[in-house]
Amino acid sequence: MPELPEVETIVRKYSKLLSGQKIAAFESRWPRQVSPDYNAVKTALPGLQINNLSRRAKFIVMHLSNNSWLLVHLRMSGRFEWLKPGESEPAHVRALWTFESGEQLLFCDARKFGRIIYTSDFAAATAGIGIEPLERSFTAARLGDILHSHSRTIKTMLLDQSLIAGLGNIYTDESLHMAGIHPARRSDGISDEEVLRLHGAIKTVLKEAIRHNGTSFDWIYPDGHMQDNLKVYGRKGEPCRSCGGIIERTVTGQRGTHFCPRCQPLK
DNA sequence: TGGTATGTTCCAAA
DNA sequence: TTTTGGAACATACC
Repeated sequence: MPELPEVETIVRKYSKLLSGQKIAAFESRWPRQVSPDYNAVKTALPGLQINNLSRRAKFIVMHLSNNSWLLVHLRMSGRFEWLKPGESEPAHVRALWTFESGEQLLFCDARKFGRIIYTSDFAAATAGIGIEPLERSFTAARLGDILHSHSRTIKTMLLDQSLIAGLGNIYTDESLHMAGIHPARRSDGISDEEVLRLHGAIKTVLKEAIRHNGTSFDWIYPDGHMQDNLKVYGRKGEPCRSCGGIIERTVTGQRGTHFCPRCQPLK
């Protein structure tokens, strides 16, 4: 389901609900999602308090009172639900936190791809993750260095979480369209001027998506409105809102890839 | 029934 | 050695 804007929206929503909550119990119904070891995590969590929530890449980060962390990755179909005492459970509950308040955080995940990681070493757990695209350190020069450091298809490079953190299939396609760059272009062939445009496009697209609470097009993630503002993603065969060209869909790196052949020539 | 899915990892092939 | 392609994970929807 989620990319950076959707995770950011979830973190903002659940920050108020979770900050200060004391964990009474933790349970997983699909233990292989929990690492490093479900029984150890189940034993460690009761008694701890959630200090606050934040986001790193597509991870929801809970900072706990013993200075350890829980990282939750929603992958394709994960979502949070909030359950008050007496309310009935929704479908696909895979893990749940019960708080001393009696309220419960549910981790629902139809496809069971999500991950829950408990760690006392946040730096080590996130060591392989690339730069945050909305931070000041993500400059056009930095993006240029990343793109020119290898010769790869630009679309798959933007999706590589070890380089840039948080872009997924929707916002990669949207950013490339805004920058006028064909998704099959080689990363090391992107000109300095194009790097500048792409850098601006990534920041603009992500910020706009956050403003709209992310993108919603199925039952998994209901709270977003960015779907009304997408220019290419999911618009195969429809006219480009910029030039009137017909949006095409191809497959790169096993991901559907949407672009406007007129705004984004292959050269 | 078959195709598709907002993600990531691993291994083989090029 | 670097990059790409395919399968796997597991399930639901159209």
